[in-house]
Amino acid sequence: MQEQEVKKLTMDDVAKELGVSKTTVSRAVSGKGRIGEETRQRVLDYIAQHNYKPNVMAKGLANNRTYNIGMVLQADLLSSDLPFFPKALKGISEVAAKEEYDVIMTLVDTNDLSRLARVIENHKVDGLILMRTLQDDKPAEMLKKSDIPFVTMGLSDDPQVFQVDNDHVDACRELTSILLLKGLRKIAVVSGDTNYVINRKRLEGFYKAHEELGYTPDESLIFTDVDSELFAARVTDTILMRNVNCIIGADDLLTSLVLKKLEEENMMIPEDMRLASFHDSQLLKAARAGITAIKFNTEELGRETCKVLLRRIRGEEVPQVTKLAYEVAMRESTK
Amino acid sequence: MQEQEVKKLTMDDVAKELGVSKTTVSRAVSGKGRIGEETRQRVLDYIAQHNYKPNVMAKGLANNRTYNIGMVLQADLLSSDLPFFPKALKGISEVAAKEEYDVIMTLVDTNDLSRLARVIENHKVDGLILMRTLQDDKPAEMLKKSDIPFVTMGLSDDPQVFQVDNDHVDACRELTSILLLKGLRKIAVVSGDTNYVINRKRLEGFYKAHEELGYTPDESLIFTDVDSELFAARVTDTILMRNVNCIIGADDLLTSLVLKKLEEENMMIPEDMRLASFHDSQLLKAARAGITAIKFNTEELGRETCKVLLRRIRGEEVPQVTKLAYEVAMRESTK
DNA sequence: TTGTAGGCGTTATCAG
DNA sequence: CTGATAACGCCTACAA
Repeated sequence: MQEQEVKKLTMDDVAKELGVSKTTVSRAVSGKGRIGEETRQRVLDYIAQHNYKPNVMAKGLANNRTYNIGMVLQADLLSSDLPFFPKALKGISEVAAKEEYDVIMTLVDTNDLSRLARVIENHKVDGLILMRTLQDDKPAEMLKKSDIPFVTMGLSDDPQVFQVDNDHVDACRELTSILLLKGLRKIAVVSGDTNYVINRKRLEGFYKAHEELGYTPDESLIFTDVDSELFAARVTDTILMRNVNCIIGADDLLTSLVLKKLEEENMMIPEDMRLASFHDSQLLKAARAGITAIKFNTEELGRETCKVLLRRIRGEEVPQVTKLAYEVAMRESTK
Repeated sequence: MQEQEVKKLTMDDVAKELGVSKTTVSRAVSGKGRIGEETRQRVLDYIAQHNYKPNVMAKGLANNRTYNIGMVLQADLLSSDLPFFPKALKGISEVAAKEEYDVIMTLVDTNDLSRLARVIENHKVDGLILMRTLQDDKPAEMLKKSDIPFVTMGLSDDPQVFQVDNDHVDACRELTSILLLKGLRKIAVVSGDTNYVINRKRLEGFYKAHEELGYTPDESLIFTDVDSELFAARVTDTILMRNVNCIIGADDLLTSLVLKKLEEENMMIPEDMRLASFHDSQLLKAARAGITAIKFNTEELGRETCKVLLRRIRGEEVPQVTKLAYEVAMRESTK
């Protein structure tokens, strides 16, 4: 449409063109400081016409800001094919964009925090969001030592950590209660890496439900740290020999693996075995029976977490813990 | 371990402390320019001891660089639950980190490129990667007008666009050939949004295989722009009434939806219907029969794309098109 | 209300 | 081989 812009316009260019000083332009742009309404309009008009945009680098250098926030996640969360991360990103990005912030992704590994260290040392972000909390949370420890504000997506027992998450304890408690009240007493749990706080919280809810209703869970039916298809198949085998009524998969990936094994063994759901899961993603769409699952609005979680972080960056007061809701979707699989 | 660092060390601090000039320190750090070996070591030692890190903002301002690259993706790619994006990110992040680059995520929408526009105007990145190419590629058009180097993950017919991708035409051609040579002649295709070049390329390969072997595909068995579970179910119904031998799902999500419908109809795979897919992700893990699929190494794709982009940023020569390999995984579903 | 001048932390140029 | 000094583009006292 227009001629291509050969050179970026700077504040100085605008000032000279308009015969005013850079200060004046700066004030018009930022809205800070006193400035005549007429001049203000003149500057703003010119800027709009000529498409001037302040240089973020220079702005950042001057007031020590980057207008970036960081998202830190364990690389293995990416390998899992669980849609948690993309959904969360969507929510975060939405809120960040509204405040003119961009999102930098930083991957870490249990043994390698170097990329996170770099982001911090290089001042590449104004604040960080930690996706998922860990029992032994090295990234959080590292951040506590720096002066960069951060918020975790996932609960933490550390009172120094600002955290936002769905209430997984209560979610799993409610799900378990429902199952128990349906008369299902022999419930097996197939859960993942116990270093993730989330998996611990879910188990906590499982126990809590039993306690509240006066039942005693069978510890030998609780399988944790299941981390492969083979392991899941073996666990399912074991479960099948134990006269179990119902299986709770701690996430959709595990549930889908269990489901696969069940189908191989020609078990009918819900007739031969009840099944419940977390997250309700596409991973379970291929199942013939609808699978009962706890639904979390992960986009919403992303949005809320980002809001909390932005408030912290601005130095506003925020609650140390924010718990979000969940929803139980009952389907045929637990009929 | 150490006392907490109250204030960031600047180059000036280092210079003063060592009794040399900033220039000298700069040279020691960057390795550019002549400097005495002894001084160099002295500076480097001091820096290591006191953990000095150059300020990226200042560096960026001085040489007009951000040390960030951008990843642009359609928001709907995030909703799809396909693991394409996370895998690609992993590869990109790996290469970028090696070169001290960080990755900024930018989401766009067919009707809303504002976030991309902001990233460009604000100089937040030194280059961009476009995830997936579109038939009507607004983001690419926008970038061509700017002077920021960019590379697409996905092929494009635009000779001005630097592109990296697996050879989808050939992959689908090979898959189709194999199926045809197995004697399957009535093959249906269930494909997604034709605005994505990738879906067109796959169809292209499908036709090519028929042509090469002298068969004529049944156009009425080709369903494009299938974008919902309901639509997929309807299409599958139609296919079932048409005496079809085999269905090719254009991605794992569509295949899983087709599969679900097939199972609901009690169709046995491969006895009653053969099925083949693309990508081989966890989405199909729940299927009882292993599903034949084309496998792409998406992490590798991410790495290669990022390498090409970094070369472009450095102003090096790069091929305009880079095609990567694929692999056919034959499973029971097409026996 | 507006302008001047100095600073943010680096790199690059040009002397010495 | 090393050191002033001027950019880079914006912000902000402090002056006028």
